[in-house]
Amino acid sequence: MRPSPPPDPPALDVRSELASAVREVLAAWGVADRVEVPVEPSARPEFGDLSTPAALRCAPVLRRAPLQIAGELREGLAARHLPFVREWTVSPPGYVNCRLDDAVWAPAVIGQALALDPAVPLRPLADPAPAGRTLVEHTATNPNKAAHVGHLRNACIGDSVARILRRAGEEVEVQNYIDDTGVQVADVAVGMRHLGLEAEPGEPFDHFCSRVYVEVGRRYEAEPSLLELRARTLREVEAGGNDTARFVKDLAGRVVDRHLATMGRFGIGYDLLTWESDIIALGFWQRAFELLRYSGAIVLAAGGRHAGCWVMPAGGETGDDEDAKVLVKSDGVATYTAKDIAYQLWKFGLLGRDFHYRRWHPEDPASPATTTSGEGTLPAAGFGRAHRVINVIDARQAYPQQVVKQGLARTGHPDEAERSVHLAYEVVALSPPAAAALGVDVEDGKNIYAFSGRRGIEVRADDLLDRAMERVAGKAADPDTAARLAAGAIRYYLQKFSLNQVIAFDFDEALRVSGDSGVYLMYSHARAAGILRRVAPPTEPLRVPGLEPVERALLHALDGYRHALAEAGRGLSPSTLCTYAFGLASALTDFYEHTEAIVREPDPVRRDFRRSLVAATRATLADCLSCLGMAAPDRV
RNA sequence: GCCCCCGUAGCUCAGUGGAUAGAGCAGAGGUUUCCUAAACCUUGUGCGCAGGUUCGAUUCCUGCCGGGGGUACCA
Repeated sequence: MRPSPPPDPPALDVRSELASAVREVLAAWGVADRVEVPVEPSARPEFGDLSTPAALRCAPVLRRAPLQIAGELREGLAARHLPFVREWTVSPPGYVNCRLDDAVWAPAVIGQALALDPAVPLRPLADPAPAGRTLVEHTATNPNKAAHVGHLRNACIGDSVARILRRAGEEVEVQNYIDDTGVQVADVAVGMRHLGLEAEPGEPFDHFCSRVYVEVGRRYEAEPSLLELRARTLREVEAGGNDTARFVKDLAGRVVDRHLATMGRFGIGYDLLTWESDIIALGFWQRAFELLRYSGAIVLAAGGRHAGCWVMPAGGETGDDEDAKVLVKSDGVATYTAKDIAYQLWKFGLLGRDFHYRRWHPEDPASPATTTSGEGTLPAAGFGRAHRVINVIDARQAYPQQVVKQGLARTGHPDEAERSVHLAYEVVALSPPAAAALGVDVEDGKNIYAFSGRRGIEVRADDLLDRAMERVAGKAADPDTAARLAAGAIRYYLQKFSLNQVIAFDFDEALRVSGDSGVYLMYSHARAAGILRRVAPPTEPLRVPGLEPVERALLHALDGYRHALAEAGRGLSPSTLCTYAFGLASALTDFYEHTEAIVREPDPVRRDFRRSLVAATRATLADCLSCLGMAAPDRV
């Protein structure tokens, strides 16, 4: 007869339950709606397992001493007889702490981790369900050159934000916007058609384009008359229906294919490719122009430096304004920002028009991506129509993004403007050693050196990944594992900084395989998986032995997962989850290093408990890594 | 000039209106008959400066200093 599996432990989110209990006491005091009630792991084990500073927060409202309030809060909580709490204490300056009943708490935490299911949304019990669809735009790399690590930071942030929100149960649609009618792609077209540059044998197309882009920049400086070629190219692209427009569209498409391949190596993909040329061809801008014009959001500047341009006044007033943003140039051509307003209106379903759609590579079943099109073959698939829009765009574009948001507000959609988020992140620049390695003169002693695609000063995403693969190849089990470790290492490096921190890119840091690195996280997962391979799973319901401090710490780390995920989602902050993941991996390592090997554990209760603890950690780490777009390998 | 971001240990960065501010790296020393050493242990008088709000400020406000970015008929 086969042993029956252990029964499911009770679903119990201890922190949320505790927060509810505190809130109830505060409600009885009539202050619940005026005080935030955080419940957090105790700062030090001697205080207890969980603590709340609720009494401290009440002090200003109740105008009484925090410690006294804490005593009354403790009484109120103790009277509720929560089954998972063994003891309540108060400590200065006014914390209320509790010690949990391990026999109830530990199985609940482990049970929840083992029950993690990607198909079941994960969020704290107290958090409300999401309101509607969220549209995330990210990557949006100009299709005229190879993607560098700055573009990769954008894509990693956007992809992880999408993953984090999806994990919490939100409906998320990811779009990659292709600026195929801009100056940058026009420059490369000029280079290819008029300067006679040729790709080298075996050179990837986007790398070739990068080279052309640099060379064209040099030629413009030497022969300013060439700039007329650029202007003519732009006009023809804007008009459409001519050889130049077709040439540029084809050029952009081939570069986009390279970008998709590069991002694919990092596990990054898109639901929809949106093309600026389609926004033009389908009259999106004309429609947006009407909306803006008739709502008075834009005006035709009669004089001043913007004479003859349609502008959005900076202050919201009409009339000439030197700080106004030009949306239609005096030659009648719409600026990038203007088309972005049209796109943004469409994203919320406010434009009254839609794209056509088709498969991006209809001949390739393995490539299911959808693209907008001027003359599509797919039925309208319900893209856009978002409740919330998140645009992942670097911080330098804060001003034009503000104009886009104003475009919504001033056409009568203040709520949508409110739900239109510019997720700004600071740029990736070069640390002095990295800059020197790329041939930049660093004699001036600056802290950071800017990338410059125009001058060829950049670190290409593909090249960095290749280097990372070389770095791990010697120790990795096989090439596939090496590729996953390398991609994960780079993703972690680009995600772990908070968004408003400039990354001074450094090769040693990006390729690090030890310490606070992606490789360490993936290695920790593999280590847990290795233990699970060597120890038979339990056959009895979980029983809890006396807990070691490292076990208690690991349980707390596990218990924090859904809260870390929720916080990362609220703050649209992958770095928050990175910090959590490193803490969890470190807690596992601490447990691993400071307890006896489970394979040799003679006591079946303790062996089963510890194996379950490792299994719970492996499951949580895997879930967390997946939200960060990183692999969770069973072996490295 | 105006606006935004940053300033925490030698370096790179977390962090929070509260309980003794944490990691990684670099340096020094140590750990392997033991589930993966891509690991662990030991070693540290740091919140730019000055005011203000507060019972309590590294966290919030103001001013200053230093660094980066924006302020295009580029994106």
